Amino acid sequence: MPATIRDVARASGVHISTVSRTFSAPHLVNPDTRSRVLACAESLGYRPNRAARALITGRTHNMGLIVPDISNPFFPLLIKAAETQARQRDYHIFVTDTNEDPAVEEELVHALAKQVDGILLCSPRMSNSLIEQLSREVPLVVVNRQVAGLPSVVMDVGQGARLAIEHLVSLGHRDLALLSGPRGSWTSREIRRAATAAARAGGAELTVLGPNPPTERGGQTMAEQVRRAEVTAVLAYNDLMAIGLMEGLDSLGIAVPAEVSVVGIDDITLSRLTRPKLTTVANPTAAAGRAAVDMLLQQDGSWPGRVGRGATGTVPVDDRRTTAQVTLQTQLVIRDSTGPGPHGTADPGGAVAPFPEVVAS
Amino acid sequence: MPATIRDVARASGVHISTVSRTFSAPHLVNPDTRSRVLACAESLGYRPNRAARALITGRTHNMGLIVPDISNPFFPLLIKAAETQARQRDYHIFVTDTNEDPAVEEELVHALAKQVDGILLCSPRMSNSLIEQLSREVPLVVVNRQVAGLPSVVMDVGQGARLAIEHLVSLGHRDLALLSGPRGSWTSREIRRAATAAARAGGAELTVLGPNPPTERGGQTMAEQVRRAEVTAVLAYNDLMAIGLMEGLDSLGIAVPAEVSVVGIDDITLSRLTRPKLTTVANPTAAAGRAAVDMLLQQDGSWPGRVGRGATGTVPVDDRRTTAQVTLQTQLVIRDSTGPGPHGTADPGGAVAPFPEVVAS
DNA sequence: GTGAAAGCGCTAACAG
DNA sequence: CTGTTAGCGCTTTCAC
Repeated sequence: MPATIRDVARASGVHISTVSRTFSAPHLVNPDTRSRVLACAESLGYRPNRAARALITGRTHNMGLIVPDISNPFFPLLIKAAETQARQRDYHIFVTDTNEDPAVEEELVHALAKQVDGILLCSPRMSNSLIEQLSREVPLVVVNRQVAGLPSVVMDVGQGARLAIEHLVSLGHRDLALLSGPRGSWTSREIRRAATAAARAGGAELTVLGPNPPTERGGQTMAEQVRRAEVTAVLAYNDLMAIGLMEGLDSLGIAVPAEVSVVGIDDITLSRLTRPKLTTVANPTAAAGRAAVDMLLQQDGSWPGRVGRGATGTVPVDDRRTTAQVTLQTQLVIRDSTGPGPHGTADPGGAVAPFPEVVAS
Repeated sequence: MPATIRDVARASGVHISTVSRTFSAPHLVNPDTRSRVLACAESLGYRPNRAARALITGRTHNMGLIVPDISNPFFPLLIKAAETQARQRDYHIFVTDTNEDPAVEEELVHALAKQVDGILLCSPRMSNSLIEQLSREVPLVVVNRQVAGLPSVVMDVGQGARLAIEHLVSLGHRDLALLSGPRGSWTSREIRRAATAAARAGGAELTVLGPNPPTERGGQTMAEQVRRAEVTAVLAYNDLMAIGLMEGLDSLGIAVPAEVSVVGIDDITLSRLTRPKLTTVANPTAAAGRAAVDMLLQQDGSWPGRVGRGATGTVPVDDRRTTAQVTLQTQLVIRDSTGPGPHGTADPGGAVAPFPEVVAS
């Protein structure tokens, strides 16, 4: 049987409240008593029961992380970084996978609400209004999208898309295609907006093909349409689609990058391993995971929790939470899937600096 | 403020214990009362607080999943499957990454022990004795290794290695190498044992090269040694290493499979995407995740928990837990990284059946 | 600096 | 079938 606070109290000859203080407010207890208690606790293998503590403090020291698909290679690094960061802050993370189903996402927020101090939500599909509503039930940090009034962490995919298009234009491409992502995805919209603008600025034509599922298969099946579009370069919503597209082009006998250049977004591990190696926009997913955790913890300070005995908890009507929106820089990684286009080429150039992390607003 | 059981009781004019029963033992409450309570609960948005419930029942409805490295592509599918299965059983999973550090693993078991009903432990490095000791603190299911007396889920990598070696021998290879995995890994040991036996049975020579880190880099740096060993075929501890090896051989100007055949183990998504596509032994990782969850839940039945009011909790001295060891079948997937060897070739053959799940003992 | 007492939200004997 | 009562393990006023 696991030792309880009472066992420790008995063993060290003090009242349980003293033991409690020893762990939750050590400075309030006499150093001698403290060390005695600590010694007893140690020898009994005592660890405070966080669930019991949470019941009264209102802080569980847990958080939730909801992602649409763990097996999408974009996520593991984010999860890993978030988990590591959280653990350093003495938090544990419930990781949940929703299979891209918004209904499951909503249900999960409800289900987790009571057991966590907040949730990191990667939900490209859910409506803004639903997210806002859910955020009244439990602190939320949205990842990979922005929702007015809520803290969020996004990668600057707009900038990334612009870099990619500029790269292609500078290589002499004028007929470009964009394989867009899922309908309603914030990221996809941003990419499209930025890519369109960059293409116009560069005097190039951009055909948008999609929406598409954000998978390898989603890219593969688009090869035929890419051929028909008669473009010489393609930017894909993510690496998985870009890689699928390369596969598809390959079976059509179209050479990459000789006939068509391909650029992805994300820089998943896989993108270094394909032939040709994929040129892509690197997303700082690990940094995003860390940032999301820290933003949640920061927000947590201003959340009610429980307030002593009376606990006539009124939620802060005035929504004065720190509601920062973090934007992380992306970076173009030029590999082998992009080459000169029909309209002459300039030096692609572009020294690559390490990720600066930029906070906006 | 989230509604509590008391709010519901007040609203529906019954005692809180009736509300409690409505949720935890519906059959004990009058259908009319029940539906009234349910209606009130619904309209108040009431959800039972699991932490509070756990305090008294001893069941948290949470479980832990400890893996060495989430970003190793072997794990995401396992995590995803485990999470999905757990959620179907109304459980949530704490996912933790230990960065391959056994000290962290041990600490995590302690830290999670109180907040979960059990832990799925993927810890190739931890000692058996430590695992046994930890299993007295919290129910454990070990994954990818076997520990006497503990429930475990393993893939039949021995069988897999045998299939791989037989495949290579049948292709006419006689000089084989095995890139072994991390020192002390149960899986690596199994593979080595089975591969050695299969090579002997096939009249082939097997050189063991390693131990190696289970990463792409681990394989890449072995290319030189593979060349020196003058073998015509290599089996790698996992796909990541196999892929790294192919990279390494490529930079050495050694053609795969023309000069050297390469076989991996795992069948991660990536292995279909390299050139040449990797021949590999498919591991049913998703099935493993599901099986592990179910075994934990099954074991949980026989674990003490809390026992009514008195709760003079004595642990079952007699260790009569169901301690099944599940072994899941593997399957050879022949792609393009293996070809004829110098000693003539037979038809590789091998119809591929869907994974049967086999329970041993 | 420490003990006493109340109670977080809930469940589980036990009466009735 | 439902109400009463006694806590689960812990924190937090409030006295002393």
